[in-house]
Amino acid sequence: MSRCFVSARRQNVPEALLEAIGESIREHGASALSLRDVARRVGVSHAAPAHFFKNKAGMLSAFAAQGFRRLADVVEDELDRSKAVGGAQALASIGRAYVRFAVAEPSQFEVMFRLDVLDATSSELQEASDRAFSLLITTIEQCRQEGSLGDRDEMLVALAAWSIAHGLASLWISGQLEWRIAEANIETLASSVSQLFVDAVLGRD
Amino acid sequence: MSRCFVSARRQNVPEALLEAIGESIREHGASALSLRDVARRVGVSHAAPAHFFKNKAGMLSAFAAQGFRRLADVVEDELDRSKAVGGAQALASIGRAYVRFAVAEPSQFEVMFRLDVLDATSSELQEASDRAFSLLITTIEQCRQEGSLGDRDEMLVALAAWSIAHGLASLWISGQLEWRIAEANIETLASSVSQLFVDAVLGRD
DNA sequence: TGTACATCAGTGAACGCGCGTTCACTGATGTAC
DNA sequence: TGTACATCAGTGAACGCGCGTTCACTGATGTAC
Repeated sequence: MSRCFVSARRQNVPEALLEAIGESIREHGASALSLRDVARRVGVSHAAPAHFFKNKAGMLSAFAAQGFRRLADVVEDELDRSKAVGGAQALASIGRAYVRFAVAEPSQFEVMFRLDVLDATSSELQEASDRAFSLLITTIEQCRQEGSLGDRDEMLVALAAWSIAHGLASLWISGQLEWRIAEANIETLASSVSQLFVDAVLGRD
Repeated sequence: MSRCFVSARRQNVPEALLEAIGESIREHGASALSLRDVARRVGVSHAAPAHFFKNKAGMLSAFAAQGFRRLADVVEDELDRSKAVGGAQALASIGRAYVRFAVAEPSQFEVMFRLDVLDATSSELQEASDRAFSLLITTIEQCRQEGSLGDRDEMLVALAAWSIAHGLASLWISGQLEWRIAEANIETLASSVSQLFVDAVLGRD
């Protein structure tokens, strides 16, 4: 019996494993995640994940890195779409895209920021998160060049922008908002909060 | 041999167990937390935690509820101290206190927002988090009465304020900031970000 | 002052389980000659 | 066209372990009479 043939029909195994991590976390929570369950979902022996990712931390780091790459992709798309409208609106777009990604892939988003479970030395992970971060920095730089930053410190604005989007996404995912905020549509909330921030910090229009 | 006598000398056992949770998470991460390790730290049988908290989720919920109570205490103290200076500065104080609490007790802060590991039906937990949330709402209400809110929606400002403080705290704890932001003193960052937010959203002074 | 009883904090043994890692292996595929 | 060899994806059995929960129990304390 050829297992290789079966898995060739299925698809790239490491890729399928990463996909299964999301499923597993969605069903049983991040703290219950196990190599064996992930392997089971893909229909592969429980030793397979370690074969490709070295160990559990390695697998989760690959998953987190993929998350940062996806986040960067989503943000880039959004930036392309709002290229013409200036830095301030581009910043609002990033906020919206950030929250949209987090809410669409809460399991991945969660793992991306749980360093206790990751291999902190993974260069794949660092590169991926750097790429995402640099998109924010570039946009703030654009704001500065357009003069909408006033005398504010660039890094501080970047940090505030990241914080507000990250906080909104985290609070939503943790379930703290649904029963506290009447308008419980996260897309709308993300738009409103991003716009509030940009209007207030960078000046209206 | 009287175990009861020993533990009477030590102190209230449930309290000691809650304390030990923080220690354990600090050392091994939240995902490695076990009832048995917590019991070991207190010097009590591994069945003791279940005796007091029913099960693991119950124990963590009690820990999270304690966290919300502590957070509310810290925020209340800060509000008392800045009572005279008006709603805007009170709001900045809340932000600083929120981040200070989160950074001082990262293990507890983390558990407070990991609902996948908590007993969501715990009324102790809900009451504690409601109390903390209401402090924010009251302060925003004060801002509205002082007219510093302009035509902004109260709930939206509350959400934005919570998000920015929560995001900053989470990003710091996750280790994303230390090597990205040159000024890596979290107290200073929290002050600057809070002040930026309040100045921008509520108008300078 | 003494006895009987209820309460309850905490024990410790037992359960069955799923876990991560290791390792020698199989068998398919591609390449060199 | 055929053979020999290296590579590597994936297996499956075995390991030792720590876990959460259950349960009958002990023994100290407080209360009622």
